[in-house]
Amino acid sequence: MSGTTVGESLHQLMHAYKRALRQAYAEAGLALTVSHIRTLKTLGHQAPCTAQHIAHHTQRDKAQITRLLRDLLDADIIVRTPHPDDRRSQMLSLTAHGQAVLARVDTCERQVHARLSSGMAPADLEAFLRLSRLMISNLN
Amino acid sequence: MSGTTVGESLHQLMHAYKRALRQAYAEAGLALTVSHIRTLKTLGHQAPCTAQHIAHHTQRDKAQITRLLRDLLDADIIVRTPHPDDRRSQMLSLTAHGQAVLARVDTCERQVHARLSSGMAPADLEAFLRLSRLMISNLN
DNA sequence: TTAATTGGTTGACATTATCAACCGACAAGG
DNA sequence: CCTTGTCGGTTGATAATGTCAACCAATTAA
Repeated sequence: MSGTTVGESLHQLMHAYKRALRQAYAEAGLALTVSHIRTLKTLGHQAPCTAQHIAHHTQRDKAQITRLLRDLLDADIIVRTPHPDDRRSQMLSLTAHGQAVLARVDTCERQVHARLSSGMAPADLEAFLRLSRLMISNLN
Repeated sequence: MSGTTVGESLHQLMHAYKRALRQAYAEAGLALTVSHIRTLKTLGHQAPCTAQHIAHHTQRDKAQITRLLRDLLDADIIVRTPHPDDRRSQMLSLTAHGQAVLARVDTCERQVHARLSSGMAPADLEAFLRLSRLMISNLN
């Protein structure tokens, strides 16, 4: 495992991380995919905002965002209200149920995060974040 | 972009990284997916080895490995030779063509890697790798 | 007022991951 | 030997995720 490159490490870390998330969500009885929850979390931080905004913030295809949002709407987790100034656009926000789900999600994530970062100093985590952001911006 | 968590950063970094790879492969005229190439690269380092070994090394499902290897076989990139001691098992290695493809792949990866790590000191890269490995083992 | 752009939706498809069932070969205990 | 379990590999089915293009209605710019 020590001869791995940056690329291979990234693949494996992502894989392990997503599996840990899925597992934690399943154990908590949350019937949502990682993508759905990622969208929900973004909305939790950014609401009220538009679909466009979420697509941009998470750097994902707007088509996919549309579909994810439809599921969240169907599950009564979010609501749409018309944008006051632009009839094309719709403001998204969480329902009370959505807030509750998000709270449970946060608990899961904290657990996973604790596991992920065990044995790491806060400075290490900060360094990791800094380097990640640098690489992201290098690639964009 | 600065209020992102570890999770969100990982998602974005992975996304950007894979897109950069895909783009580089496409520009170099390599008609292979990231998964295929990841398999090929592993084989480049580990050959001769078995499918099992690749699955374990990359931490992926052996079913998927089977399918990826089939494509690489069809493309005359790898060959199978029977394992001397175990008739269930097959040793995998690169063909001459495979070696050539791998060389082109390496060129692409070096470019992407250079872009990814621009502005990063070698110590930064090393730190990133170390932390990544730590997190991977924390999650496994 | 026309033309270009934008927010959002839909369809089609490729890539990647997951899980279970299965086959032939092997290994160990009786 | 047998039988039972395990192992390497294959196949099928399906879910999750990503990508791309076409499209509509609303908006903005020329």
